[in-house]
Amino acid sequence: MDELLARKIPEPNSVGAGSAAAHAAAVTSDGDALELVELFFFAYRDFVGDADRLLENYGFGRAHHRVLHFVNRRPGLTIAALLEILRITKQSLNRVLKQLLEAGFVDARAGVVDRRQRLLYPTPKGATLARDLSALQSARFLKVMDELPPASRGAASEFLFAMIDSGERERVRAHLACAKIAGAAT
Amino acid sequence: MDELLARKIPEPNSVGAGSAAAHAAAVTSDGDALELVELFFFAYRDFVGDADRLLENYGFGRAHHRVLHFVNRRPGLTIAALLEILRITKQSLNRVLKQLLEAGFVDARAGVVDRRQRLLYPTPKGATLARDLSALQSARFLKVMDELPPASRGAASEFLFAMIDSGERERVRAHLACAKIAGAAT
DNA sequence: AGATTTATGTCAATATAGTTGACGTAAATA
DNA sequence: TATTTACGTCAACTATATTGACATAAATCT
Repeated sequence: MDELLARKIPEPNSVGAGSAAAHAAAVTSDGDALELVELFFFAYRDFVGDADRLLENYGFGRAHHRVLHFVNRRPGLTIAALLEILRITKQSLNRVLKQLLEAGFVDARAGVVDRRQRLLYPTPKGATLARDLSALQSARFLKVMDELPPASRGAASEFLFAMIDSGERERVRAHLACAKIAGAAT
Repeated sequence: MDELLARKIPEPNSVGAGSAAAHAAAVTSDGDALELVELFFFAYRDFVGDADRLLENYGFGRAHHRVLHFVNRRPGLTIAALLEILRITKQSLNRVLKQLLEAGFVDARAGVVDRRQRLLYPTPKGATLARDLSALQSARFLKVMDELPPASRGAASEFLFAMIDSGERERVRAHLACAKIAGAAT
């Protein structure tokens, strides 16, 4: 750990990532792209770390988190839609979903229009946990927005959206629209 | 999958993520933070997906990728420094590192100043694979920068850096500085 | 010089999260 | 009626991580 800190540290009081802030206007060089790759790695690691610690108290892992999150965001979600979002197999989903159902964090009702479907809803307990988890992660974003110069704030969602495969963006946009409608009904 | 696309889709030709672009100036509401959480999830999923597909050809996984990446970025890295970066146990590292050593992608030499240390270097083959993998991920960033309005480009690294735990930022900054020095020597 | 600490390796058992493949069932649909 | 669809389930396997215990050689302290 000392080894990692032993070299010269540029701009120690700046918020920018080393040299990246210096060329803010033109992030196009190979070295800069490599830095972004690593920053993305570290940022994501810390981002999920918050939730991981809370989940430990419930004996749940990241897989449970993802399921609970999307069920809470889109109450009435079907198994098929959930599989589409998570991009895992039904066998893999089934294991964690079963645990969430048995532990009373998620509820499944037969579809009204198509009774083969199982519509997934968070229970009150599930909604509470989902909100606590989201609060942790939202808090990180809100703090970041606070630290960032106002001009950079709006860029975050544009940036993240642009990072998504272009073929996936419509789907993601549709998901966000669904979640927004569901959220408005609350 | 149709289910996901069945609802109304706002601003279908915009690059912005649904409503997020509209309030670009003030991303502070709960709903917006939730959208960022999900965008981060989807963006990271696609980001690592590129490399995953290439790694399959070599019988390697993400764990190998991370090791190879950091060894290539910081040739001469010690085991301890690598463990610090990856935040995994030595047992876990050892398994994938052994495979990389045996397959001839990484080389370990005894430290000169401290002969207990094993200094890790990429072999030519390892450096090539590392470069191919980085090229994929860098390409995504470069494409993103191209799609984004110029004013938003510099914000990406600031944003990602701010997303890192504040207690980790010094370490990350130091790592980037080390990598930069190593890169300059190339 | 001898004792201790450090850097690393290794064996073993376990957990989590994913996979493929095969098969079953009830409900919708052609 | 036949077929397809939405979902569940059993089984075996892989990848990646964990904890705990123990081993070794080199550096360092006293």
